Amino acid sequence: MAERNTVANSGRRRASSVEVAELAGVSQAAVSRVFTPGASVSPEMRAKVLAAARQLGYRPNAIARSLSLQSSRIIGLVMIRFWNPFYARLLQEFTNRLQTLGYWVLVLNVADDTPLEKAIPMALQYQVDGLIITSATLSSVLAEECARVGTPVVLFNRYSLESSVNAVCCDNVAGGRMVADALLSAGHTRPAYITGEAGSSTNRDREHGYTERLAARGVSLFAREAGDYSYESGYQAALRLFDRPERPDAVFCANDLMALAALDAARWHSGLRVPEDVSIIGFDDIAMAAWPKYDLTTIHQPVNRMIDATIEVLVQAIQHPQPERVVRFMAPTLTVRSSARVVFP
Amino acid sequence: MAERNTVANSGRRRASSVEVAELAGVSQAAVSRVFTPGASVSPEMRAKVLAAARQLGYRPNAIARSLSLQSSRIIGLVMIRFWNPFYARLLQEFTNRLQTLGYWVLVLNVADDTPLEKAIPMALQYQVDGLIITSATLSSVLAEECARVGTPVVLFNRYSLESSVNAVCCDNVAGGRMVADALLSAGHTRPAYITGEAGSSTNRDREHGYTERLAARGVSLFAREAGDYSYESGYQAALRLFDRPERPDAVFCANDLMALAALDAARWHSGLRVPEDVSIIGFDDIAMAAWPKYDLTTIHQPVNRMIDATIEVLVQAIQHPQPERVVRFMAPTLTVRSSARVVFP
DNA sequence: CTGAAAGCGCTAACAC
DNA sequence: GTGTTAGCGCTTTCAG
Repeated sequence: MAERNTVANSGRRRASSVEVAELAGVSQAAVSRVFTPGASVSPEMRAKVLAAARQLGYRPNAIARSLSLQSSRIIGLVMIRFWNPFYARLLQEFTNRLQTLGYWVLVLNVADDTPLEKAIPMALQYQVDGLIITSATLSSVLAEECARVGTPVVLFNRYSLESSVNAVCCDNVAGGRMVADALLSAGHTRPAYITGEAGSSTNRDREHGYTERLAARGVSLFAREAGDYSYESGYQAALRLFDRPERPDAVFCANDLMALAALDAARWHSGLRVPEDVSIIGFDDIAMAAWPKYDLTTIHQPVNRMIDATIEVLVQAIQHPQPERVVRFMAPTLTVRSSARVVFP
Repeated sequence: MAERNTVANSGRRRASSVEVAELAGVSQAAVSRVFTPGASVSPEMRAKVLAAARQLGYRPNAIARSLSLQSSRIIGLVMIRFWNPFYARLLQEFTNRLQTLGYWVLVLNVADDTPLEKAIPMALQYQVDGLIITSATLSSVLAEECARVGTPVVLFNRYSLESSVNAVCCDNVAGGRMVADALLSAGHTRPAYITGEAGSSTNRDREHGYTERLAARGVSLFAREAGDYSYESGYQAALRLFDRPERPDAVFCANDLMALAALDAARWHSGLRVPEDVSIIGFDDIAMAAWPKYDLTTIHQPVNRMIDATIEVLVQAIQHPQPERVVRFMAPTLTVRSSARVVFP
């Protein structure tokens, strides 16, 4: 404890602003100012300090700064389903754009052993400036906790029914409706659905929009099989659908990955022609949907705009805390390719 | 500055250990002890403190703790190519396993506007306890900087020729050799190669092992087309290969994504039968390689073991700093599926 | 423009 | 077992 920075351990320690100040023969505050963007320092002072800093390999300690400023410039990003290209892309875009805004991203992998109930408090302990949640929706308890400590939260692609938290999401219900309309107008009569993960709000809304519109036009859902958003589950669900005595003539899948699986199952396992024998439609418009061999008709989510909006809402909330919540729904569009016979107004 | 925690602003501020201590009528240190795993506190003390903490919604401030402990329990993960399933999986696994070890992951998206030269210093400023790098290799300047401040680094799937930094990687050269052997033994005579991103060490090593072994067995590379690891680039490269007057009878692709593209290009665009007309082999063994319609023969990287090793090396280095570097090469294996005619000893 | 000094919230000796 | 005290490295009034 006595020794501070002897030759022996100097190699392992980072130089602090105090040491730079000593070497430069100025006050520690001066060093701080030199490394603070808007501060006023004379050119000579700046030069002296920078020289000393360079010599010592000094870098400001962001942790100490965070403590002092009560702001970490770290955003917590709660993620799930990394294996899904849709989410992988989100991560890519979020980190990239936040970085250019000077924020850093702490990824919270929410899974069985780190549920949201544990991850959120941890993030709050790390004093994240804001939180983006792409997984489940926030319980009111958790939302309340974030609100209490003043940490803004934005839900991505889901919204909360029970608590007042910001959200930016694709209008999944409308997407489901569009599929129903496109399919019915093209004359399909036996529409099926392969679900996403049970209990997910995205799945609930897509299915709701789909079946509701089918019903409104006098057609009832012909068949429904459970999936969990993974390729494998989609493949199995599709097989169950195609092995029926009477087959559906259209299959709407809760996401693209399962739609690709259904396509493969139809062609490879069941020997069906797509879209002649069966139309297949997905949701997300991931990059793979455009691969020539798939050419999947799907509901396109305006991901870039959704991400921009999310960041905008978050940064806004960080800079100017407001009591009201913001919920933004963005309209999806139908990307017509060759995997389905559709007629779209 | 005078008011500390009036009713007016109490809603926005987090309770500190001092406040908890006051409410509980104990010292601030006592509060700290209650929230420190191994500390000795009497049951009554613990109860009193926890009650006060609950009442105030207190959570220890991890930033302050980090400053005090000189350890953030944050690991910096330098990533690229998020759209590549192989990398997406890495992210998933790394965050998951590090979280269970009590570490949190700060993702550094290395791209054009945030090159490694900028990202690493930033991470160091945030006092990360360690750094995992999955993108380019570290320049000696950067490696030196990390060493100076005592932050351990582990390169994932690349190793440094110029500086002494830890690394865990798949033996890419051996993988390339295995492909050459498997192909040649099955009688192929016109082996081609589709490259990964120019300048990447993974590509360099895979190609080197492949061509070197081909040459050793008296066969020279029949054709070589440039890709950049993306599906699109692989598709285009494959087309160029198949449009030649004389076609290759085997194509080794630097990664799976391009191999899948080559497969699609062969069947769909060029009307070739796989593997009768042309054998296609990839590298990575991503989940998609096992999809029934692709059924890609590929070099399997022992990803889980590589990740375990990486974390092991990193944690070891964090806990017991050592001067020597550790470099671990893990042997890949050939996963035989139906996209190539191979004979493997 | 510059320096002195008071925090930011927590940990860790060191006494008692 | 508990309280006191001295930092961790930085920012920011407040004087000068």
